[in-house]
Amino acid sequence: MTKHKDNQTEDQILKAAQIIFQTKGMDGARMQEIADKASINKAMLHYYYRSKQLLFEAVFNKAFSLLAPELNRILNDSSSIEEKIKNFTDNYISFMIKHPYLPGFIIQELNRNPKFIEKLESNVSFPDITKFKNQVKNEIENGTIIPISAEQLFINILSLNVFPFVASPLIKALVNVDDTTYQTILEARKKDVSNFLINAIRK
Amino acid sequence: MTKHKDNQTEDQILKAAQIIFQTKGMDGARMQEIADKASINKAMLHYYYRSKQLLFEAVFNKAFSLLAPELNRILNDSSSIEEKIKNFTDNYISFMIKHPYLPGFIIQELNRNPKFIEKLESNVSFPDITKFKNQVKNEIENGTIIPISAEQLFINILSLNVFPFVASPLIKALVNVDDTTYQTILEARKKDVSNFLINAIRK
DNA sequence: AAATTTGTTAACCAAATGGTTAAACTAATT
DNA sequence: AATTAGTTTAACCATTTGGTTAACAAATTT
Repeated sequence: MTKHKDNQTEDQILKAAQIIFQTKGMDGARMQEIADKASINKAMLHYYYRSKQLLFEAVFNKAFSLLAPELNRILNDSSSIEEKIKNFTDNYISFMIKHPYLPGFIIQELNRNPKFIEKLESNVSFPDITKFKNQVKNEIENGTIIPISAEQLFINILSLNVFPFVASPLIKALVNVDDTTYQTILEARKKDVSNFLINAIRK
Repeated sequence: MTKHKDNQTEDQILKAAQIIFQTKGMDGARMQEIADKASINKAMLHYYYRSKQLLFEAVFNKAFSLLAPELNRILNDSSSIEEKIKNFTDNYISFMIKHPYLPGFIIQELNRNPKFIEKLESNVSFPDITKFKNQVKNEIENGTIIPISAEQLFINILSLNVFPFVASPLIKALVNVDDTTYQTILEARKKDVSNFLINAIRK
């Protein structure tokens, strides 16, 4: 039908770019290295994505739209705070074990270029914590959980879930464990973190 | 006495390099930009520090040796876990409000080059959590705190304290607050985080 | 099957970048 | 005043790097 070959080249490029950008960042990534990893000529990168910047944005947006909707889904479903914490923790840690470079990549690049945030915020599926805030308020009134600022609770949930992936080399060194042991620790956090959180807010 | 001028040039360079490296990272930093910020000729960078790599290492080591000893001090003093949490949280959040780029810089660069860790570990003041681990074990036996893995607790403490600085642009966007409000939130965390932690582990 | 469009490559280019050099400058020592 | 050693600068250099070009190959259309 179309004159395009199947878009396998484009995909190869995107996959290679993902790996390189996510491990080395925008500044550390080299177009030649991406081309090599994709086993194609460097000119193809520009043929399909015009510039390093645009290729980077394709990778970044794909990464973000992988993380955001699920966060949004959990924030806006009808379950209790306790259920939300369990779901979020289990889901997100599982997800990040599969994609360990994603959160660090996103955070690093947002630090580097805060303007990116504005683009993201206008995105349809950008997470919205309004419902979560109301819920916290209600559960505090009902006496289900202790009084706590919804924002602080949200930051705490995020911190406990994400930081161990963002800072893994540092934590590994501080806790003095090898890779395999650290994997076990992360695995255990699927349950440990939600228990910890629930313990912290339950009356 | 000597023919050396006072070492103010060297200091100017290091200060400028700190700012540039900590905001842009090793890969994003430009020697010319550092020279400009230090108001000196680019050749001086090499005269005093030989190479970008060595200048970077000077900055990195200084940054790390600013963070590490205090962590080590708190880990090894004689106070209870609860006291440690209070001290650590208050101290570290205060410190990071003054140096908001430090933790992200260190984490990012350790991710970029995991070999750095080995150098750091052999450093005299590299934090050691042995005593902390024993203490947790004892307090669990005494029934002061709930059963919890010392490693997980340590990771939780670190996450809650450090992540809000590492990921500030992301969190600001998610929680939907401006800079000033975020500062207030961070300020409040000096107390909030230790209350949260203590609540989570107290029987 | 001729013409046209799309996909791919090797060679090339200009700008940026880390690093060097040789000369000039400064200030203390002889 | 001359010497000497450390400091600073402008100009320069080689390499890297993102990006382009022109020719070629492979589909698609007519």
